[in-house]
Amino acid sequence: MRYNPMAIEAKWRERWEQAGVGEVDLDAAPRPFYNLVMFPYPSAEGLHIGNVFAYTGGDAYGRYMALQGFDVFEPMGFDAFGIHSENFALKMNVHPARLIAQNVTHFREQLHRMEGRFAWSHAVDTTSPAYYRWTQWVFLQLYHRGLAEKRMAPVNWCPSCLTVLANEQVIQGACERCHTLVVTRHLEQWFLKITDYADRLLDHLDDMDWSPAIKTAQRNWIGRSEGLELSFPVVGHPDAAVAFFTTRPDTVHGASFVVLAPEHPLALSIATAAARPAVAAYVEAALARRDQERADVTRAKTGVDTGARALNVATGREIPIWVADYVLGSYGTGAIMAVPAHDQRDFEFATAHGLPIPWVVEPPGGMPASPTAAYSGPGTVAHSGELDGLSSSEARERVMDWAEREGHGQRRVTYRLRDWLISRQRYWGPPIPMVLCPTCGTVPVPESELPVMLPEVDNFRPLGTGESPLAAVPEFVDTTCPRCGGPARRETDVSDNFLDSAWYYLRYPSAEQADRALDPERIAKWLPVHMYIGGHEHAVLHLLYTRFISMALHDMGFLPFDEPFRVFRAHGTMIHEGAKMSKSRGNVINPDELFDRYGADTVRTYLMFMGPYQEGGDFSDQGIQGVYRFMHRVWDLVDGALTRGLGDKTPEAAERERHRTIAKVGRDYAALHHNTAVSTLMAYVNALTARRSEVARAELETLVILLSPLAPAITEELWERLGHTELLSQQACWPAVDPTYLVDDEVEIAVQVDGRVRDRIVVAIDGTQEEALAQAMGSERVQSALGGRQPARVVYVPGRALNLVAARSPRQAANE
RNA sequence: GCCGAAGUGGCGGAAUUGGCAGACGCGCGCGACUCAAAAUCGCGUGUGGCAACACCACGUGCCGGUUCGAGUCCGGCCUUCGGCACCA
Repeated sequence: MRYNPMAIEAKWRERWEQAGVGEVDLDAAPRPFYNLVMFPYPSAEGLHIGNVFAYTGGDAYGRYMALQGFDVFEPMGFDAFGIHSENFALKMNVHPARLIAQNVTHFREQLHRMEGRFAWSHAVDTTSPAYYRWTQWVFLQLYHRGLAEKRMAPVNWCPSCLTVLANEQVIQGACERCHTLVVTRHLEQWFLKITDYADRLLDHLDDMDWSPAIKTAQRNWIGRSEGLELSFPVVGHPDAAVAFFTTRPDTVHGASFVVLAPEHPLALSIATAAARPAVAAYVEAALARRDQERADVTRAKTGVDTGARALNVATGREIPIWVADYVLGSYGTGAIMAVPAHDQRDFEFATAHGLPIPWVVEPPGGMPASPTAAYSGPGTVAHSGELDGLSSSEARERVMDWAEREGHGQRRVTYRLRDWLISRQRYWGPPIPMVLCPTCGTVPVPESELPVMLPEVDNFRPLGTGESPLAAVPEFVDTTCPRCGGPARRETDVSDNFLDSAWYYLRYPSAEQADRALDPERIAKWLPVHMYIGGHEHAVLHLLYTRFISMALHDMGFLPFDEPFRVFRAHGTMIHEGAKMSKSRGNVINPDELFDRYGADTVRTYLMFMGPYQEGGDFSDQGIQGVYRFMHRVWDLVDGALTRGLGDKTPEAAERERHRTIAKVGRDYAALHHNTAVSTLMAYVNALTARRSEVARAELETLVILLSPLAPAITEELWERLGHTELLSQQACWPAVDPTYLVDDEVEIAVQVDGRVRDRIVVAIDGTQEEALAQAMGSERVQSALGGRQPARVVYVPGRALNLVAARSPRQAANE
């Protein structure tokens, strides 16, 4: 019979569904293993080849763990709220709820088609009230804990999406969704206080088993720095002082001016009457400037002198106070002491505005004659009174001690990380469950009244006024205060899409329970997640928020752990024709066509065979024929053996190879090295095919089981044909490895003369150097390479190599 | 500019702790089958020296080092990709 992937895959998709393959009894399972892959945003285009790549890798791992005897829980869901979905709905002019329902249906079909072993009975959809009720519940818990607060803030506003964005959603000054340049607006917004957890989020990274690149990205994003917060009094303003943060207290004697950010509250109030108009004009212009422009490092450093002076408490000298927009209002205190000799930015500013550049740290190589740039490395302190001669690090401590003793400042840690802004002036998200009462102020909606339903409205277009479209829906807005019963307004903003996904993995195990967010017993049994797989692009967004939410819920007593994922592995990105796949580029690969032509087994195996899973790569269908041929060979091998009759005797060498293959393929799956698992299986099939008339049952069954994580349907079919009535994907076990087969009695080793391979000999694995040497000396090739010389030195590495050194090495020659 | 990852045949990529570079596959060439083609099967395929074999030399981005021995370790560069970017 000929291999027919369409018929086989259709047959087994149905059988698996009937048998509930992938479903787990969450309460009874003895060996829980939570295998998680990042859930998709169900776009209208459907699953693309990159999703199939990502999910196949995770699924093959899950299937391998199931064969190892674990009860693998591999849930799937849909991250369907958010601006992305809404923008598409706006473009199509169809209500997002309807579009999303269609997309989800399509995604489910494709996820079935790709043979994912998913626990569908626990699927979640973040747009379902049964889910977002609990998203709102999470928000309320954070609020009660003091981790959610509303405050005025300068925020990133996208003029195209007509909403605010979190810092993490602004890429190089532009909106990550639509690439429109972001502008600054002042609005009252809800924040989640992730900065309270900055230290913990950072410290845990050291011990976490996560892809190193992700850990580095998170460290950089949190951006912890230690230093001194110091104050300089403002001359002539007895009540005013400028506080600033510095990581280089050792350079304080070199602070020759102070710079305030345009947002700084003192900027206008301390300016002299003469300077005030110029300062006011500068501040206004700077604040109106787009962030993109302001963030441009190559731009000339502009600024204006306030005419006011500050007292450098270290030198006792009065120094000018400037306002300049290269100082950020949102970091530290929004002001700096400028040390132009030792900070490149200050150097450029001082040069441009003719300010003095006093050197106070001498580089190890001595002072440059005519410096053209700042020196920011460590060195020896100079021109700094009693600090002279100290190293930078000694002086640093000295100055901090002194500042604290004298009351000029204190040691402080600052972070680059900002609080998480979650308000969105949009329609397609969960309403933030708060009520604004003229009498009681901001009042949380009682948990018993959740969910605050997102109303069905005709016009879901953003208003662009700084308010959500919900503000135009009186039935939604007008409510009563839960506290005093008087008339009140609902909060009309919805929450950030990332809040939906920051806790979805907690919901899966309890997904079917309507009366509570989390089932504590299942949480205790199944979490933290054993393996989490997802893309690099979520290194600092989703993955950091998720960790924060876990820590907060842990601190409130809802979770027995505070890190959600024991192991995280980033899969690579699939590109095509050298570029990220996108509709506009027209380089999107549709998996459906490949499924139709080759079947899902071939597509899955080929995607994994293309290269290392954790690196991704350029998709090309160049080699898929090779994998398709491989599937045929597997089929023909088993089919042929069943037709002809199985062999009953397996040669020793074949048995050796079988055990070796089991061990190697198992190691590969466990390490997500799926590409080398495929190669090894191909080599095994080649070996079995070479002796196809005599292959035994154990050999074929080994092959079938080992291949099943990648190609579930063909292997299930062959398993059945081999006479099994139970399902391979539900009942089968990974074959045992007998370690005695992994070591050979004899091994072929290389014989080198002066480090170059001249011959190969077969020696006993536990043989001595003398035996090996004797055998090697008997080789003509070795003798000819030696050319009559005797080996001066012999290096024998058992099982690997024998090196006969006849020539003097260059070093020996040099020593003589 | 800073951080991270990676540079191996025509191509995708293999290679325990430093120990036979190029597994496996694609492509290509030759052959078998066929009226012919496709499919399939067999053989070959790093580069150079040779028409070919034997054999020899060279060969893992570049330069240098450590070592009996380096794709792998160390120092210095170059290139590509990804992330961050006036964070004091």
